[in-house]
Amino acid sequence: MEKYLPLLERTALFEGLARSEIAALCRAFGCHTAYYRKGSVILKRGEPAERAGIVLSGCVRAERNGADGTLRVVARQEALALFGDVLSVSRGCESPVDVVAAEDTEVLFVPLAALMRQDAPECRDAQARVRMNLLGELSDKYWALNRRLELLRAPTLRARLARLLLSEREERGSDSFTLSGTREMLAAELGVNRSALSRELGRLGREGLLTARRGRFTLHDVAALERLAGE
Amino acid sequence: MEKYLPLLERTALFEGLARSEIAALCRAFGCHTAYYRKGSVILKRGEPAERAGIVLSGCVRAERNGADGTLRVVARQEALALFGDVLSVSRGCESPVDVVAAEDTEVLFVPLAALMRQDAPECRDAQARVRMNLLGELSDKYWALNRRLELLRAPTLRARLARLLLSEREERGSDSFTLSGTREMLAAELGVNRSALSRELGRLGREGLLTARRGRFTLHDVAALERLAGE
DNA sequence: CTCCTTTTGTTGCAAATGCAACAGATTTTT
DNA sequence: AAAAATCTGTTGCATTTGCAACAAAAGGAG
Repeated sequence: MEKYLPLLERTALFEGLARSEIAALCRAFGCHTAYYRKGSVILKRGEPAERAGIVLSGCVRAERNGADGTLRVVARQEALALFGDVLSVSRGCESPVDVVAAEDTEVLFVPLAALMRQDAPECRDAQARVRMNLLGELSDKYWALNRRLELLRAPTLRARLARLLLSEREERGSDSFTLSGTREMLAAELGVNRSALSRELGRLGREGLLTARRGRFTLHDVAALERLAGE
Repeated sequence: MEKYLPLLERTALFEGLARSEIAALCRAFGCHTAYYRKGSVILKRGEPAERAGIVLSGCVRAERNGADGTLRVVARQEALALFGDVLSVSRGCESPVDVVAAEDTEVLFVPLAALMRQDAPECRDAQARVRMNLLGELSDKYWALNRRLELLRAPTLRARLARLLLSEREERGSDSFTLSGTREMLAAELGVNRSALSRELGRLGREGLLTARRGRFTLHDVAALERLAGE
């Protein structure tokens, strides 16, 4: 436990707390670590989660297997990430996904609901801070979802692409940036067909709005892209 | 203020609290009411919100006006609804929408961040309860967003429609139900063209999967619809 | 009841996109 | 370096969907 304090210090949930405070909180609320071998199931679909988890090492994957047996990876959380938080503060809500260890993984479980409800008099300040951190984390996840929704709401592939590129531009603060991941993944994020995406990128290139070579994107005509993105 | 206690008792935020507790909390944290004439702006786009609001009477509308001047109504909140909650717990996030009074409206402002951070020793239990309520509310909004995302993620109009109808069926607990709102609104919710929606409904009807007459929907072949919905 | 407005279904057509197959480029493995 | 695997762009074709125009149905106002 102790050896993870430097790590925990840097997580969103415990940000701004002294190591001693983190340790005290964990003691007061009975956090505990667990080790999972690659492939083992951490949280089963359909079960409620009364604990959230922090990935200490390794990597965790949220997946959903359709009736036809095909697997769909919904999300991926690496070290320092918090998972199961939304779920564990929901009233009687079941997990819509399986959470599986993508590699050998260590997890710290945190009983969030208790942390929000009960007062531990010996670490009141720390608790208040964690509460705010959790809220911030939840709202971040909300806005992230909202952003993806805005993307998918766009009526056409061009518009979706424009929105994604513009929001990326804003985030990076430059008209030129590199997107990690393959075209296939980018297409998935936009919810469109890969080859259709390539086609559209080709067109936009020919029209002089941007240059896209593999992962490298350069926007030449931001105004036009904004027009495409709509509102 | 006092006269609203019966109302507040029934809001999601104050659910489970005695009237006296609500009153004490409001006093401790300086909640206050405000009155807005129809059409006046309650929260401007681009401003941060440090207070959330509860609609006491009337109705509130979140809207967004694109560069081209077209208005888009994002959401509508009637009496008892909480708005600005996600925003007010976000760290330094600006409102993406204008919030406008859709009718003459009374609002109770609640400084949520303070409520989560500071302790009011005289109403500790009530505060703990409100914290849990807020978390529940936030996660509800998260899941609602998630549900809409699942809808829009479906590759085809048929699939989207199937998902919507099936989730409605599950919620109502019956194969037959009425959807409020016009076809136009339904189409907007699915993010598709109205006439395309009507066409698809016609097809599904001819194939014997369902009957749709104006607002009334009856599902005849749930298994087939589930196949259409995919995963 | 009649006129008028709104909502809904229908259809032809054009644009957008998914799909599949293939070739060139890039990366990885042997 | 050669071979194999992966990624990317391109294109033809079929399907889906948006769009616009219209007609029928429903609902409201006088």
